[in-house]
Amino acid sequence: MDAKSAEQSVHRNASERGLPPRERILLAARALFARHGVHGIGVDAIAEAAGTNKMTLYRHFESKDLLVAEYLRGLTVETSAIWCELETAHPDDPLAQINAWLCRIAHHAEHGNESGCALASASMQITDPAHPGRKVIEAHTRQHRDKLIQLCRASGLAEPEQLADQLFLLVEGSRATWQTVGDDHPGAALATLAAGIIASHRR
Amino acid sequence: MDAKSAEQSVHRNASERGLPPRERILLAARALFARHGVHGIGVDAIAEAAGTNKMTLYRHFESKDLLVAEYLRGLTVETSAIWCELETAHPDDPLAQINAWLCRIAHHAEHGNESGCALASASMQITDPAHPGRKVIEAHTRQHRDKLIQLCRASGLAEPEQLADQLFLLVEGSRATWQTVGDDHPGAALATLAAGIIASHRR
DNA sequence: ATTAAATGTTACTACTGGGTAACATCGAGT
DNA sequence: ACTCGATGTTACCCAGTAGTAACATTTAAT
Repeated sequence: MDAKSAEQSVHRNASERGLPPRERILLAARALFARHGVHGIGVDAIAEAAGTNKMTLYRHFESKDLLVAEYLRGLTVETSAIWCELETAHPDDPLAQINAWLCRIAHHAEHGNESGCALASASMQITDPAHPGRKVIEAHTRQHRDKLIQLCRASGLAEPEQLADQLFLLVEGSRATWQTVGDDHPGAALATLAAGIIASHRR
Repeated sequence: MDAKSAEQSVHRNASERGLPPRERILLAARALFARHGVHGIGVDAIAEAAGTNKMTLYRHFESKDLLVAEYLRGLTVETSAIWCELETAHPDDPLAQINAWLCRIAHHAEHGNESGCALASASMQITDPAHPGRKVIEAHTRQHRDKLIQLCRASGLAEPEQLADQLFLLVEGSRATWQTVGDDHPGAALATLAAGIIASHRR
């Protein structure tokens, strides 16, 4: 009980009290889904962490599955925003965008919070093919791979499609193994490993 | 009901009736955990699929969590057996072992059944750090990576540790994205992608 | 045949979790 | 002041699930 109430107050701080309940619920869901998994937390705990109750939650979201889908959608738009940010930071330099993206993933992974990791995690937790979150994940995954292919093509490196898939799987693999192994996990050197692959595609 | 009884009979066929109940339960658990996820199926359904009941299940396994751990342990010994098999098939040829392993993964992934995939999947479904299956997964993951590093070192390729981690993440990534994308998933070309990386490590 | 161990059967407890109904309360706008 | 919409509160229902108790049944060993 002590731990629960403490965590609750933490999340209540995190969900700035000025926000409307829907946003607070999404913030709480984001934190709790990421920490405990999509199946590891109940709507009651989410509502409580958001400083509200189950009824208002169900007035804003038809079901828990749709709340999960909305949570996943939020993660996808966040990663899309990161790509846009990288594009403006390194205009007309696709290789720099890729490198910055890799560094960002490695850095964020060190701190444990990485939206792509949460997406990959949820993707393997949702076993039901009819879950509304599945199409969100699938669409994002496809779009993400296409983005990588496009950047690799524009970078002028050799065999861009193959390079894109290699980087894609490398990153997904690091996300998957992130929580299984400890500090010496292979994902820590993600940037180095990716750099090696990229270098091998230099003409 | 029809679907359920049909599935039940299928699994009852799969669990050869001559086997002792413990083995039948493990077989059923293997099938159902892989299909529905560790949290997506109950002990009752497993016992029924094994042609027995919940009581005998609990006479052989202390709890569901320990049954899950035993299921995971079975997956790990299976993958270890595969490595042994590859070693005898290609003695004193570590590179051939690695290649055969990659082909095997790609081939098994086509048919949907791959023990490593089930391990990776379960790893992301078990969010509780105290779950008895966690240490099984962690031990296996470490051992698996060590095996890869050892083989890469023995293969005489350049930067063997880096190559091992690249291949490791590549495979884990393909396992993670296996169920998210369809037929044109990047994991289908896993062997090709890995071959490219291996080639880039040729001296 | 008898015994003992393993297994089957039924029924039950306790708990969790998704989802809803009814009513109370508050807050802003008229 | 009044109203109406959004929110809070409480109390439920229902289904599923982990786990157990008690007793019946089979099976094999002696």
